[in-house]
Amino acid sequence: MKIDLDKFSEFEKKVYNIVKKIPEGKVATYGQIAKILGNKYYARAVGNALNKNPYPIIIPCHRVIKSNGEIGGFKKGIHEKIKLLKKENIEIKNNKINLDKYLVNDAVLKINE
DNA sequence: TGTTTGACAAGCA
DNA sequence: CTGCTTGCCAAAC
Repeated sequence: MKIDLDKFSEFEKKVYNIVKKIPEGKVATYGQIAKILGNKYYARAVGNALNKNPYPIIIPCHRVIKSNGEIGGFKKGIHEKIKLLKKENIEIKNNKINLDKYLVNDAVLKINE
């Protein structure tokens, strides 16, 4: 299924494109994505973009978490996000994820097609 | 057009 | 470890 990228701002397009590259069973942090966009301070803006995410399933925004390993938020509810993560065999202890294990490599997200 | 908002991050007490 | 403060940004008001 294709996404109408035209209806989004350039910034949002970039964010969605990167998030779509996060492989199953892996996660990325808002800050990590922000850096790839060029500046770590984009973190908040990234969260904002995902909050307005029109296709929460197509764009795996549940794989985007906070830099300290906490889950963060989710449009459809934090619980739903946790459920999706567990489905991908990602362990969650005390509402936290082991970044050393599940954090995706930056290089993977930088590849654009 | 100026201000507020928010799914963040890092530093400090 | 918990809680508060400051810095920054794109969008929505």
